[in-house]
Amino acid sequence: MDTSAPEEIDSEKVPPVAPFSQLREPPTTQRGARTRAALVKAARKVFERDGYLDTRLTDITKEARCAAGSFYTYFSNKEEVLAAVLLEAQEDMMHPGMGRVEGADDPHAVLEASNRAYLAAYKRNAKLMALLEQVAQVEPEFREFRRRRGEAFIRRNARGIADLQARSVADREVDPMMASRALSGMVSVMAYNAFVRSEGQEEEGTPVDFEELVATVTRLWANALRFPGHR
Amino acid sequence: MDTSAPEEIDSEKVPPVAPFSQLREPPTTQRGARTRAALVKAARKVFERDGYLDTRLTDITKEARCAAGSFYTYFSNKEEVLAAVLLEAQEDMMHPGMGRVEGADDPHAVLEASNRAYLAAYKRNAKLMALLEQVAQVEPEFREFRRRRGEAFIRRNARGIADLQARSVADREVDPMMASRALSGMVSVMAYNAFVRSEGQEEEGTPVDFEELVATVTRLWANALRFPGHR
Amino acid sequence: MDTSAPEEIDSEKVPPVAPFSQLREPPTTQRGARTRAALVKAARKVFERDGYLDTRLTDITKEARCAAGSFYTYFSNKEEVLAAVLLEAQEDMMHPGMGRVEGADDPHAVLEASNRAYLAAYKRNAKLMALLEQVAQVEPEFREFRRRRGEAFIRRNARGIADLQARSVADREVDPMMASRALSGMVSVMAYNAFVRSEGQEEEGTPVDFEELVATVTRLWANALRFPGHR
Amino acid sequence: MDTSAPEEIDSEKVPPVAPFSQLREPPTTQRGARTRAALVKAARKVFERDGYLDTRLTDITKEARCAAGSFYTYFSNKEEVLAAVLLEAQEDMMHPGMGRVEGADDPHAVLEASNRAYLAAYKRNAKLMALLEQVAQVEPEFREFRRRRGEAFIRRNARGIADLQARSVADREVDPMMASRALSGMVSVMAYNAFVRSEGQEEEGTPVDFEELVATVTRLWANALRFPGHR
DNA sequence: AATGAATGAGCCTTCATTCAT
DNA sequence: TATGAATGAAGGCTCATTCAT
Repeated sequence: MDTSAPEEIDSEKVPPVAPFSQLREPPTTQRGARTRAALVKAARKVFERDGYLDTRLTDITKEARCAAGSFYTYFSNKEEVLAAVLLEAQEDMMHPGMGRVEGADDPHAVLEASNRAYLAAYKRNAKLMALLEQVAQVEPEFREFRRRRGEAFIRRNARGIADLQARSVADREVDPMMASRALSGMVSVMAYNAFVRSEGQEEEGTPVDFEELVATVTRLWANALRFPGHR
Repeated sequence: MDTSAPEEIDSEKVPPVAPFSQLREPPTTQRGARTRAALVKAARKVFERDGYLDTRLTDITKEARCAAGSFYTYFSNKEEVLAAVLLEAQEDMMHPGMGRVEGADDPHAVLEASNRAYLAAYKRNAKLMALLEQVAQVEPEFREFRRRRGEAFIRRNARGIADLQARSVADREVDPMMASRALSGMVSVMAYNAFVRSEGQEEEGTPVDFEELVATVTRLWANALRFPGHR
Repeated sequence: MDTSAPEEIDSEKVPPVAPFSQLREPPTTQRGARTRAALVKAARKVFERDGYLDTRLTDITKEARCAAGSFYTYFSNKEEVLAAVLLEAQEDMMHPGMGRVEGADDPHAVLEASNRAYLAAYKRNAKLMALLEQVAQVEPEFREFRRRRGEAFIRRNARGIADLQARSVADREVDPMMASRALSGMVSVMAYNAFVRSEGQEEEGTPVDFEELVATVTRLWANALRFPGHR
Repeated sequence: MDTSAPEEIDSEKVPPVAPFSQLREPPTTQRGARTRAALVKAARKVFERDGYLDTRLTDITKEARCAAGSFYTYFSNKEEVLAAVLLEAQEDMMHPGMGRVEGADDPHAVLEASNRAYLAAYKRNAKLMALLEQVAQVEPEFREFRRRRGEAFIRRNARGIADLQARSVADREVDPMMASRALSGMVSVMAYNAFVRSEGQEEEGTPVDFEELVATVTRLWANALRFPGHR
């Protein structure tokens, strides 16, 4: 489960998570680059469709329309392609890309914008997030990756909380890191439930209204920290 | 990730989750019962030690000191033993066993007791919870099991929230189910991070103080619902 | 190339060479013993026919009329079956079984009997010796095995030489070990050339007369050590 | 194992062994010649380092700093490069280059010079000899090459022995060819053990004194043929 | 000629499941 | 019921060789 959390403040970008070690050297020719790209694209597609564990390497090469052996020109195993897939997607996953907020000094408005951006990014990359959750249960390397990604969000939000505490906008009784872990976790669980769990389970009765989701987590978060002024 | 949540009120027990379909009927002879029990016990041990995926059936039979073939007398595959393991453990996992609370009419006290009971149960069964998280990523049958277990907690907590809203103790703006999902999720994420993720990572610097954990989630939960009166 | 050498004195048996570590445990049932034996027998046949390197494990299981997977019940790889094959054959390879010699106090007679026994054993196990030579070039484990086997013969012969030197029957100028290495090597090369190299090469003109071989190496050996009295 | 043997008389050169069939014709351009030479040099280095079997063609091209495909411009497979390697080295391996011997009419002096030259050449080319032994176990073409090389030495030594027999310097009872096979083999085994087997086994206690080696084989050889007069 | 990516046959190994005893 | 050997499908990986540029 992803425990990352929404951005508190848009100017503070979440730093990119440490990349995986590249064992195979990158292709030198254009043709090589094309094949490698095809493999990564195919891998993402197949992983998202069949799951990491059920994916055989030949499924990937078949999807990429190349020979089984070609795979090993660029990757030494399934883990490595997945690392490449995640690396490519990392940008969008880490930088929800929240725009300038109207009234950036209104903590509630900032918080809401941050949550909306986070949830939207989660929704956009839902299949990949599902994949990451699965892999994290199986491969320690990716468990660590997930952890680092979560920590990046948590720390950023903790800084936001500490800042609001300093300005007496937020409850000073709670430890910023603990509170961030809890609230960031709360948002990420909601995202997971809304965008990952519900997917594929068409029979699910309540498809979750995106705006209601944003509103609820924002209100609970604001309340939890005792933001002043309630409408 | 488990999204179940703490009990709000101890008198309302979480109903046991629908059991798995039993393909094999229970053994008739005493000897059979003994063997079956040994297999279930061994399975739990091996699953918790090696993880569901890395466990081979022979690992289980070896641990149970019986022949590989004997396994099929009682179960038709790995899923089925796991179902048996979970069934046996379900009681403790579902009924945190919160005692009578002093001042049961103080919402904050009740909430804290509930959270403490939930977290304590999670900690007690941490390895099994970890296992459940792993399996849920792999076997749809157990994904469903996890979902139902979570829903049971969420619904119970939602009833508690609705009750407090009716008594004007809790913020009436939020939908009880949505709020319960968010807050129950918050607690379960914290539990997972504290008792599952930290395990095995001996180098982990902060082993998480149990009481601090209880205090934090309780305070955030109370704040989020705008319980009146702060100490 | 095998550098073992003929026995000097029949009463001194060459000690069996240290066996290989048995990784898989031996079969407990009769059926298991039968299958294992079939595999070892098949392995020897296929190894001798196709050579170690060209033998695929499925060739062995096919020859033994069992499934590919069964191989792994008894051995973990090709090396291990070969070890089993050699272990079974070791007795005959190490104990040429030279009978009582008429006039055991005649050094020349003893030497001749020893050489005859060694060469006869080599001839009997020619295909296996060929196999050992091949494997020794490829697998360090068996290179060591070959070395130990050779050393056993060399040391025994060195003792014989030293003994004759003490009795002034043999040239005292040479170092017993050096001389044994050289002469034992001489005999083993002759054996290799006669029984291994010539095999399979039907076109070979001179099939080598066994008795002439015995006579020649014996005479050269006796001369080299300056045994007294020449016919 | 190489059974070639020392030269008896330096004036009689061992004739070069029949070359391998050259499938590819030699390169026409200068650039081509350079690449080919680089490949042969690299092949020798890699073969000697890793052994014939463990060498992949790309190891060779990598060492030669050229592309994998270029290999096939000059050779059609691994065997062919090896043939080229051996061809280049043959000169030194076949012509130990024994200088004029003082007192060329003293059989013992001539024999000793011959043995010294042979052993020195073996030592110089030890890695290549090791390689040849390995390949001979695997590729019939090179088994034949080794045989022919050995035969060349054996025949030359047989002529020397026959000559000494005619002059009544050597024991007339033994067949010159048989004796040559045995004694030449004796020397080559000693060379193999001293220069090939001991290599790589750093722990080897006795590094073999070169002069002692020469002295011993010479003495045994002389004795075996009953050269007259002992010091 | 040179390059280096692409190809795919081939072999090893695992392990859930069956079955004869 | 218990046993444990037998089965064989499945998939990973290597590397000699080809081929487009």
